[in-house]
Amino acid sequence: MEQRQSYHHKDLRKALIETGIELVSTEGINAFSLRKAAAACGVSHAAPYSHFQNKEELLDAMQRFITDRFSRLLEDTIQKNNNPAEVLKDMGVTYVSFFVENPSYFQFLYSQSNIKIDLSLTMQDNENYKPYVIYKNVVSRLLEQAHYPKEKQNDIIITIWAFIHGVTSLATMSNVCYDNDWKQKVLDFMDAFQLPFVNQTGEKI
Amino acid sequence: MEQRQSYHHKDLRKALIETGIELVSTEGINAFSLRKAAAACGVSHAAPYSHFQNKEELLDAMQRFITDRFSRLLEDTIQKNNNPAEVLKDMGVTYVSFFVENPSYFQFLYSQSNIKIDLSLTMQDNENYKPYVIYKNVVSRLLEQAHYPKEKQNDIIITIWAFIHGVTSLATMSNVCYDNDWKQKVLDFMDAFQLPFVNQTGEKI
DNA sequence: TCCAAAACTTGACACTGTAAAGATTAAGTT
DNA sequence: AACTTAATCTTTACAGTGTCAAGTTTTGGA
Repeated sequence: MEQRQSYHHKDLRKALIETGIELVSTEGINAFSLRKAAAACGVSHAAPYSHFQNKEELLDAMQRFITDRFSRLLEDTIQKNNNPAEVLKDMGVTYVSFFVENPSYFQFLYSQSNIKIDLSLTMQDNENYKPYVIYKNVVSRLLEQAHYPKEKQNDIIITIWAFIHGVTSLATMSNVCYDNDWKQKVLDFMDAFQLPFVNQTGEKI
Repeated sequence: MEQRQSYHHKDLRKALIETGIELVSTEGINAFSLRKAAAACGVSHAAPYSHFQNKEELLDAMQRFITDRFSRLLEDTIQKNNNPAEVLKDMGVTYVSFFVENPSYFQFLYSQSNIKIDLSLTMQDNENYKPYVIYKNVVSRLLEQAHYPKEKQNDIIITIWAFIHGVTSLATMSNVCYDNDWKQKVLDFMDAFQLPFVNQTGEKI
């Protein structure tokens, strides 16, 4: 498709990742192919093999690219808000919004992927799915401040994560109709699920 | 693969559906192909086209097959239990269990599928995803008995469904580690999410 | 008995991922 | 500046895929 003057495409690796993501978000994961991505970069069908061992490796790189963008969004959300009760709600909204705005990313990230998510108590932050680590650290701090029982902390963390994940899953399925706002649903849940959060001055809210 | 004596395979349609599901559950959705399914039924590669217009139609039929089995499980769960508070918990456990026991079904049903789920207030029961209809009717009845505010009913129904769906999604991802029991997580949630359910005699529980 | 419809086979086509072998270029060494 | 080497890209090839068209076999009525 695209023309190029030099024999060497300056940064084919990056171009393939971005073109690939573009393909996935416009036509869906099933329409994605190595050859289409190569053609869209104006390069022969075997050129990607100079940068990726196989199709899966390109898909992995695309996932990492999206995950990084997602992680940055979550970190921005935290930085913009230091009210403990609000920050959790905002993260939930950010989570849902990101995937609602890019519906094909959800399926792409969570069902065809090699991302590792460790929810166990003994998890190590390194090597784990970064968005989860970011989220977990925020909620852990909140629970700690509220003197929430240590042995119940991980359960509540997973419960909220599972709910947000579930809402997002439903919200991004093209064949699910719902006449209200998904973001509002997240906020309602946070309220209903009476969390023992405290504000900066130490009082419960 | 399989031999057959007569030119006509007695019930190729059904055989393709069952073989297909077998293929999906052992090798995953990506390893599934029309030609493999045909070969496994001992039939030429184009034979499926006598029963299905294309690959998608066979996949649809496979989904319907699984959905029916899932619906029957949910209905059994309801029938075996008429304690209002318990039946909801049991349905949640049935939901998670079904997909944990058949991990590839979850992705197959919810991310590559044509099933329509209508969560809106104005939904019609017919033509809608049957497991959701079954679930919704049970919870509706419970909320009605508890005189739960009408305008909030649909929200709570979706919230619980989203949570169960989210837990199942995480539980069926092969790359998610969690050192506790997913079924227990569902039960914990139901308790924490103080639902205004009543037993048969009318008192809250 | 015969005939039309249904079920299945064969052969072909375009598209896919991937491997091997060759061509072109960039970058460094002498 | 010339040469070498490694990186990048192309070409060619092959097996597997979904799908179609045309032909073959069987079934089930008229």
